[in-house]
Amino acid sequence: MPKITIYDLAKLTGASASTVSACLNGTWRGRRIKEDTAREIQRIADQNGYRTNLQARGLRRSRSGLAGLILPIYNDRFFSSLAQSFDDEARARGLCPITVSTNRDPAEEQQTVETLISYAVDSVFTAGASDPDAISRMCDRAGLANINIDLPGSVASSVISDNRGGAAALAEAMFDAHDGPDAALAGRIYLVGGEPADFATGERIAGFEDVVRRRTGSCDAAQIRATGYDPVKSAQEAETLFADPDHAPRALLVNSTLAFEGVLGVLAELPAAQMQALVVGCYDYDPLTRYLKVPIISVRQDVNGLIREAFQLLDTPPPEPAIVRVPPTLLASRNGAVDANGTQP
Amino acid sequence: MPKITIYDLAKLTGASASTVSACLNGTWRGRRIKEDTAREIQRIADQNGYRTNLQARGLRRSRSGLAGLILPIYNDRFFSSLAQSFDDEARARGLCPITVSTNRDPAEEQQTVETLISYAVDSVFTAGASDPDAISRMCDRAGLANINIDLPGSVASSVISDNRGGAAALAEAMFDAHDGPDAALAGRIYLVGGEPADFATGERIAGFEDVVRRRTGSCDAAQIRATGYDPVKSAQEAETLFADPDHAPRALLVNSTLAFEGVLGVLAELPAAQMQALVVGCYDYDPLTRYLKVPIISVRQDVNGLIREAFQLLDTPPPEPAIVRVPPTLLASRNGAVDANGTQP
DNA sequence: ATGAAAGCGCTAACAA
DNA sequence: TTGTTAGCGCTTTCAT
Repeated sequence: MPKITIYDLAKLTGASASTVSACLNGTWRGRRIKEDTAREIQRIADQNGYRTNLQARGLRRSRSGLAGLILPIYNDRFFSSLAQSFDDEARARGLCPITVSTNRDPAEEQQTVETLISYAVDSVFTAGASDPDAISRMCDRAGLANINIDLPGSVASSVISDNRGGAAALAEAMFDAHDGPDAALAGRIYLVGGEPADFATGERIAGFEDVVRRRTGSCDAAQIRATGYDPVKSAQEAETLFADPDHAPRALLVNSTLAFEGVLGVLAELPAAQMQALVVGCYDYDPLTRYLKVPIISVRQDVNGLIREAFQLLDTPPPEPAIVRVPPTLLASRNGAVDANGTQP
Repeated sequence: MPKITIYDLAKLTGASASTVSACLNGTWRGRRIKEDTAREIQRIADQNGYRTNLQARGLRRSRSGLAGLILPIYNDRFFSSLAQSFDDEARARGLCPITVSTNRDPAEEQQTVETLISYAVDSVFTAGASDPDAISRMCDRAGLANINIDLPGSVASSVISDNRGGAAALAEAMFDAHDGPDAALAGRIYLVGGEPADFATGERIAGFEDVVRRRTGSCDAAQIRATGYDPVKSAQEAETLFADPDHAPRALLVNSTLAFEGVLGVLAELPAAQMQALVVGCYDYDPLTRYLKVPIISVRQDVNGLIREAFQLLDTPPPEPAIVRVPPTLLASRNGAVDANGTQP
């Protein structure tokens, strides 16, 4: 089945290929082609099931109409929402979204960007990369627009959640939910999960420490257990923590829903009394947390806001790389301490 | 920054453009180019940061190296796992995965396929479409390989979960978990959520009915409440069911994690005694269900298996459209009736 | 108001 | 063993 081209259409309509092209890509008004001609050609094109070859167009125009999104993984509440939102927004703009995951692997990231460049994507959105600036530089060299999401870069503009503020608000809420004096949480409130090298995690740790220091007087390094996102790893970490009766957690801030999955397994095995007294927070939102046996206080990132601002940054690029902050929302579990409708931290 | 092409490389190396091309795309052995020449050219290419323009290559070869996956949504446990698995598998094969979501909207599906065709993707995988055969026909006309995932088509080959078997196994497990005679569930076991027009849902309903009929003697139409995937809708549906004291559910099979999110809100408000006696099943797996207040029996689909078989079908296309079945796994919540490691239905 | 022609960067016959 | 050449399907001056 030979695909139909503008030349076929030219023959069919008696017009020239360039006229057909113009009529079909919207530039015909500018070329002062008669409206009748345009309509007629479009009609015949439709009739024959003509479809522009976007590779040819892309080659010629040296842009593809593709918008790329780089993610670490799909199978995570935060990132899958991000992908969803990106997809919707890109489509709304007549772009074709192309999303790829890199497993947080620097080599794969590199490779992925090269691929995107090779396909002449018009823009690259980076959400969760080990070295965003390296990606930005590659994009720069290739003349591609590049925006960082949820991680700041010094080379390209970024839109990020207020991770520090969000974590601080979460920690505050945890202190408030805790039954007893703040001092009881000294050395007994922990942060578990996440990659310290990740900017977002770093900021969350900082926000956590701020609050813990202010409310208990100090925050020991041992209270930060950011040993990755892997559920199994964080489960082990939690296990270790609860195994030591003198330092067992009375409050636990879990960083990411992925780590949360793991930690939850450990919580489920705790004695009822200990469980009862424990305050649990989760940075990132999973709809099921509301119905767990334990009340969970969560921070929910404004995914749509992040994506919206990212495209905004693309539309009107600031003279210098900018960093736009989007505030997240604090949410409590059904029977928790905080307004379930969410309050801005 | 003018991008470097094989012609630049030809000048730089003193070879011809076609030699350069061959050295860079792997066909050089077939063209009996000296190994030294090949190495040298590759070195110079690397040195100059050369990157093949995949649009040009695609135009020439009339294939792009892109593999498309059509999903209804990203933000769902099943589909995000599917996307993840697809991404990994496609990359492993040197293809560039391009995933798009269509919101189960026929028009958007149509539009999406057209876009994919226009970009000359080499293959289209359809997971969750309202009219898979229409998509297959479009692909056929454009000469694209097309595989259906989790829904059967008559035009293209399909790989599907054993939805009927899975739902039957789930229903059986629910009867077994129920405290009391099967007869107590007559008219009191319901299926909630899903789109009856969806093939998968249809099959699950059939499997459910099989078991309910066998164990209670009958299955009324009122016991099937497949009113879509929207959490809000399914919550309303559940609400209605529980509001009627004479027919309030004693067992509830929820179809999809998305619908489950909604139903859970209603369950959380039930009186403790009623909750205690209720048996809940969920078709599709969410890691957090294990830790809910209610024990949940789940069916987990073999996402990797589905994707693996789909690519297999692509590699060795059967003479006639085939349907490959991949069995799902039955999983119990932590304190449920079924082996938590999963048993094959 | 429209057509002719060149060329985007690459590959694949066909020559040599 | 390598070079020459002719496109892939489209856009875009430049002519008319």
